Amino acid sequence: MPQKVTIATVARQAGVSRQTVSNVLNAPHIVREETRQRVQEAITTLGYRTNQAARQMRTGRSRLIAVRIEPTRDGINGAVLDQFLHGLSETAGTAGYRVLLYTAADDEQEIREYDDLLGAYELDAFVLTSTTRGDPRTAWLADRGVPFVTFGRPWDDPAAHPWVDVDGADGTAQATRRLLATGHRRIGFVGWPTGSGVGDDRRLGWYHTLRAAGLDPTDLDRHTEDGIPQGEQVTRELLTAPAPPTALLCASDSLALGALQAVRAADPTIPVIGFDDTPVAAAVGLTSVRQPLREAAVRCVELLTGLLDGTPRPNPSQVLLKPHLVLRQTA
Amino acid sequence: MPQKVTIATVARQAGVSRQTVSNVLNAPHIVREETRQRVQEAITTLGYRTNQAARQMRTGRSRLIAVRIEPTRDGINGAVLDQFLHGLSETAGTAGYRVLLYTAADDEQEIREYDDLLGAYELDAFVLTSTTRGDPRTAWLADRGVPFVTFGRPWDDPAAHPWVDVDGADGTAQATRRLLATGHRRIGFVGWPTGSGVGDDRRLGWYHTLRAAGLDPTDLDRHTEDGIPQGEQVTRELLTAPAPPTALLCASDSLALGALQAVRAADPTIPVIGFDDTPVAAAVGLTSVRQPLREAAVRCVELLTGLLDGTPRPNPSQVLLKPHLVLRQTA
DNA sequence: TTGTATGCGTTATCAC
DNA sequence: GTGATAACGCATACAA
Repeated sequence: MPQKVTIATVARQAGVSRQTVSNVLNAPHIVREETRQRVQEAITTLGYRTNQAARQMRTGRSRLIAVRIEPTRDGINGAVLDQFLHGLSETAGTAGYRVLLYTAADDEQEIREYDDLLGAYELDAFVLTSTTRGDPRTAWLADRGVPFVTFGRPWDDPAAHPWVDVDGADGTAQATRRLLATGHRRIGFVGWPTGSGVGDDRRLGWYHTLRAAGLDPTDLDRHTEDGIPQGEQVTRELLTAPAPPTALLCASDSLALGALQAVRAADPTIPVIGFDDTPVAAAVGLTSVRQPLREAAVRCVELLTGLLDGTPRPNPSQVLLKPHLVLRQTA
Repeated sequence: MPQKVTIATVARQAGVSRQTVSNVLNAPHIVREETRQRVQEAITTLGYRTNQAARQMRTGRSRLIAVRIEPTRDGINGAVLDQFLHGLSETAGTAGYRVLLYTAADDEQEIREYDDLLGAYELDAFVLTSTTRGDPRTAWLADRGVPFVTFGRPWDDPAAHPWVDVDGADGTAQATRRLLATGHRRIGFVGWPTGSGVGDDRRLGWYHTLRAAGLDPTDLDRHTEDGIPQGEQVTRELLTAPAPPTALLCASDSLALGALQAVRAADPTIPVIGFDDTPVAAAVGLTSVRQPLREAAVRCVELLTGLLDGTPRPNPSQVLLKPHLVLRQTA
């Protein structure tokens, strides 16, 4: 068991004062090259590591980033968060930060967690996911000047704060173009009820692409809550309508899975495309739109470190990433 | 912006010394009830929170638990870790601990992370997942007396360290009994190659149950790497053998999904049961064995706090949980 | 029971 | 360019 090695140990070993060691670590440029090297050597031979707690006490910064881990909803989308978290943790690590997890059942509880995390651990920043219109959490954080980034746009005001998001409209546009290219003209959309920023965005990509192609898809637009049975139900209705679609685009893999079941019962040749490219999609051969989750995580960290370290922030503070279509058997 | 409220602020407000406040927090029993109440009141009205960094500096303990987030393998099993993480974070929170994430590509890198985490952040404990035979990580931690718990048994020596695990053999036994009860006698097993503790365990539950029923299933046992195509391939072989099985049990949902495809092509009435009850299983209606992940997480935290706080440790330090069969369309 | 003094490892301020 | 000194907020040994 090696003795605890502090800055004093290093100083003694290198024959300098503690402050000089500190300078080597925090402001290398103001220290003479020769001295710097000697200190560096001592640091590595002794295996010195700066004690975060002590540093934090002095600087008031913990080098910790908090992110909420959600209670796996319908399970299908759980893997999305998983990949994002992994990317976040890895990228943060290389930037000298660590990721702390927290849980909360609702917004109010989450805000109480912010308070606690900030008060007790002096967290440096937060990463929020699943943002909604008029999100109380972003307001709370902004009020207090706490640095944060959201994965998901603030739909009410795009410039409200730094964010990273994936261009859902572009994703559905890609999917729609693919279906158009394979000869389809009546392309249905199974989406969420109006009002959710994400859902509206995805619907718009489909709508605008068809309009631009001179088509009016209004009668092929459907709204339902997320879920496999819901997707199946709505699709069945769509397929038994007077003028049914010849292809389907869905706002999520869950809906697409349901659609797939309805389609198989009616006409298995009808293509179906989902959204999110969850493991389930890969497993059943569902063509789907994939979000660049890893890159999203990387950009979140970039934005955050920009805010925290004052490094020339990667302007702009809003990052919109393009998804891409993963072709499989169903389209 | 409220001024920083320290133990001194509270002491002044309550008209006592700082020490008394500290006592109220760390040893309430030695303080007079009346005083205690007055101090408590001051604490709540001021919104005092003990500064973790300062406490850590003094006690050498961070109240932080580290857990590795893995790079979503084939994706299907990602949701498993997800649920476990959520449970872990939540339970740890109520016990006054927080969960810190870290990543590592291999064992060697992971051990280097331990070193760093311990040196810089003075982590209190680790939760390891995906343990293997002769795991170098557990050896490293044990050597240094670092508290840790594994989710997964140490297959070489069950008493080596505290662990929580799910009884895989019991899971496959339940599944096998179910198939026996519905009249099947030739029940095939699609499992992993021999040598992995988890895989062998799951196979054994199937084998022993059939033996106990007076059957010899040796010719229906297959070994292959995990994956959907592998499952399909092996199942196809199994079904075209001279005496094919009338039902199938698989070591994972991935394998089961592959098996399902082979079965559908041959004889759709053949039941298939998977393992892990991943979201994919729920989506496609696959009967599967579910692990109590939430409870596993809770028990991990219990074991850990027992180690850390010296609370009467929930003897024994080894916890084996029972999974249960989730019946769906495929069996 | 309560108060006083001290140190944990760092960094910031200021002399040298 | 380098070194001494103070302070961050808390917990503990010890004295009152």
